[in-house]
Amino acid sequence: MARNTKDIILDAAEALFAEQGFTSTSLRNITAKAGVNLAAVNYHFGSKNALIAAIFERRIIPMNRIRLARLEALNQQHSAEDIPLEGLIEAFMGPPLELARDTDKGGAIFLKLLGRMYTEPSHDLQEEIRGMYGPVIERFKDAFARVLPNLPADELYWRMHFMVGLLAYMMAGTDMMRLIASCRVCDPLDTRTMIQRLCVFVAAGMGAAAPVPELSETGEWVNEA
Amino acid sequence: MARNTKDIILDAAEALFAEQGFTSTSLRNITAKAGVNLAAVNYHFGSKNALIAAIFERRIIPMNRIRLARLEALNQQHSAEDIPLEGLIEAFMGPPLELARDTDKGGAIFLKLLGRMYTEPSHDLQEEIRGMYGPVIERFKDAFARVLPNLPADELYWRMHFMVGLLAYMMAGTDMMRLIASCRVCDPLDTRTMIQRLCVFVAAGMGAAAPVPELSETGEWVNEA
DNA sequence: ACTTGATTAAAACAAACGTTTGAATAAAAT
DNA sequence: ATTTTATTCAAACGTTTGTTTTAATCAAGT
Repeated sequence: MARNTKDIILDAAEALFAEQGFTSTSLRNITAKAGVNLAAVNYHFGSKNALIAAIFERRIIPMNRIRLARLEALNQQHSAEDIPLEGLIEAFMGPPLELARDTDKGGAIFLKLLGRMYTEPSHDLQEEIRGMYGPVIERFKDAFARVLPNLPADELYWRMHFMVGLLAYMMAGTDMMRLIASCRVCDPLDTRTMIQRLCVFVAAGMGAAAPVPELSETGEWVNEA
Repeated sequence: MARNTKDIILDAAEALFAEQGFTSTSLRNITAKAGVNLAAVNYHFGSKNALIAAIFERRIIPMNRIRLARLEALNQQHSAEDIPLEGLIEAFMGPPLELARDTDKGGAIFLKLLGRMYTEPSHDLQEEIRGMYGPVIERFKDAFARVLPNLPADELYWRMHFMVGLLAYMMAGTDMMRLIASCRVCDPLDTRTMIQRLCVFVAAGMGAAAPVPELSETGEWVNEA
């Protein structure tokens, strides 16, 4: 897969960034792992930040293309209102999570990196990321709104927030449970069943009845806007 | 609140770590914000890592005490099997999230930091963190097992994993949706309704019927162990 | 008043960082 | 064969990092 220096650097950087984070990974770490000269990074990419941007561009765009393709397939198989909720969720969460399977393509490594990006922004990539993600989010939000017609708009927004957050956490693969508890995790590499479980969990959450606004302790109605 | 130098440093460091992460925040940043001398950190805490550990110790232990107290209250109000699921979830997720309200105590800042810790480990705190969290997780796992008797043990483990992950993401407050989409978020400071919505979402996910293992595309049964 | 112990201050430490430079090398074009 | 272009290399650039050192300052204790 990695023939020229540029790709060798991309692969090595992807792995190290995923493991240690952006600021903790030095260019010397990267070039050492890649077996290339230190100056090669700035020669081929211009800067460390540009290298990070290049890593994301290489993966995100094809991934989002798959997501939209699956959404399109759902639209063709079903009429607008009765797309199955689980199908919609799997169309959204499946492609990034399934990257974890083809370790040949290095997708598993990129996944952790993508999850890490979610929690450690401020790398001037935000505009670029938004450009890649914006249309996908918009399309899926509309699809969810049709499948869940009884859900208020702001409630849907929050639930998509929850869904994206959970996806980010699972992608980062930090495995807080393993850190927090002394439990053995059940084969984290069994991505197929993990996705299945995750989709069941999220589908139940997305489809839950909207909570009735309750009286706050001050006696005023909690503002829903 | 912050009388002596030690606490002044803790507050400043907490804020900066939460904003920028651990490696991106220098001791000079911290001491400048705190208005103390650079050497004060190493004098009072010994090292940067020890400072990070001190920040966590100051907050986590009381927070987990509250969680266990709420769990205890639930046990007294209800018989073992019919503790309400939402109550259990709110006992677990409420205390950390409610810290976001009392901005006086600086809890909101610590929250982001705690969420960040979840995704950026490798700071030699893992053993210490595990010691603070382990018993809490264990107690809640048992409580969930009683409330959801039909859920297989490994399924329950995964769902707690999902719950913790979602909690971590919400605590970090990165607001990926705002980054990803061009949506205006509905007042992220309205913690009360946010917790309510989050608990509804998680309760639905935790209580969902366990998925039946399905045939994988290769024709073999997916291993559930 | 003097001494002792705890804290603060300014300065310097070696190490690591991202980046740049200029020469050496390889590949391709003329 | 020679020139041109692209790439690699070793070395150094100026900063910034966490940490240490040494002297100055302060607060009590005797």
